[in-house]
Amino acid sequence: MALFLSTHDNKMDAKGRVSVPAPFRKVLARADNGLILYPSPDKHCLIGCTEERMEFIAETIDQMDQNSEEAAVYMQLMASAHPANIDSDGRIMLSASLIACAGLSAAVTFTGVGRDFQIWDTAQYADYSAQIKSSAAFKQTQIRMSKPQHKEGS
Amino acid sequence: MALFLSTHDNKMDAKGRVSVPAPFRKVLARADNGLILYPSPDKHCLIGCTEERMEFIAETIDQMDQNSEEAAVYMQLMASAHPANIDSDGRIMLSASLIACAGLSAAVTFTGVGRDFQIWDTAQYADYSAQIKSSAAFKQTQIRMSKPQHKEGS
DNA sequence: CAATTTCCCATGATATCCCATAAATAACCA
DNA sequence: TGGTTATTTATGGGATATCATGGGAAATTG
Repeated sequence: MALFLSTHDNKMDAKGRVSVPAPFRKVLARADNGLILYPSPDKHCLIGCTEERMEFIAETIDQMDQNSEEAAVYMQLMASAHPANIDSDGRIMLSASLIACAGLSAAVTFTGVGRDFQIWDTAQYADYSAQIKSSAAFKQTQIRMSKPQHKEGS
Repeated sequence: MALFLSTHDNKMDAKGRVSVPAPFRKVLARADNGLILYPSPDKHCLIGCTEERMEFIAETIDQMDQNSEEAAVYMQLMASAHPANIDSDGRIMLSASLIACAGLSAAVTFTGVGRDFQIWDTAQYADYSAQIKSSAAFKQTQIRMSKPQHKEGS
């Protein structure tokens, strides 16, 4: 499984340590174990992804007009990214600035969204996900899922 | 083409373990054995599908603006998906959250619906299927079923 | 030297594996 | 054909491994 899936509630201790959910660690191990964290531009959470994925964003910037506002946005994203070391117990340290960006408390929620995962304050995530699930767009999308229109082979 | 067909009543034990019906296991083995469960949006049941479908959704997300509401909806889908490992006895574990989503009791019904299968509380499924079978739409569809308009081959 | 971070170990909770039993299905043979 | 033996399957119980998390010692940093 190369995808981050499902939702996990973990606790951050007094030192700022949090366990990365074991299934997520296995996905990371399949890449090169390099985990990157950065604040989401639009949501009140952090985004975690592989180093590999950051490389992909760098390539995207390369193909843009370097002076464009769009490129500046992507560059800002790189600038706010923090490499995170997973320790021998499967935990990472969240810096004070990252905790502040996402408004995290001791209860944090890891939520897999495919190629990336998000780190939320548990209470805030409950509100956010309830809002999405109750939207009309969500119900329509579910229906589409059950009838994929086409697939690509390599 | 391997399809999930027929209906099977199984029992969930105190640990939340349930046997996946043997015919369904054979269908999964033909794919890559990756089973994903997620709550149905419109019905009071769980949906089981192959990992392949999650890959399809991940690709869909990649092609979107990551900050759009549309992407958020698909991401919510991934977040509610639970990878289910089939153990050496052919069983899966249903987490407390999945059990709650579908209102499952000890008696659960697996019902194959083609490319997916559904997991229902047995009593609730009896009501649901009786309701569908007695609907006018069902009887009309029966007629059309015998003359499919077109099909795709590989 | 003080503050922080990394590493190591302990522990309770949970999930995974292994075996036993029993029912249902399929296979077999006279 | 009828009756018997093998397999597969569903399910229960118990042992083992994994995981999240807390505390503390060693190492690092400024």
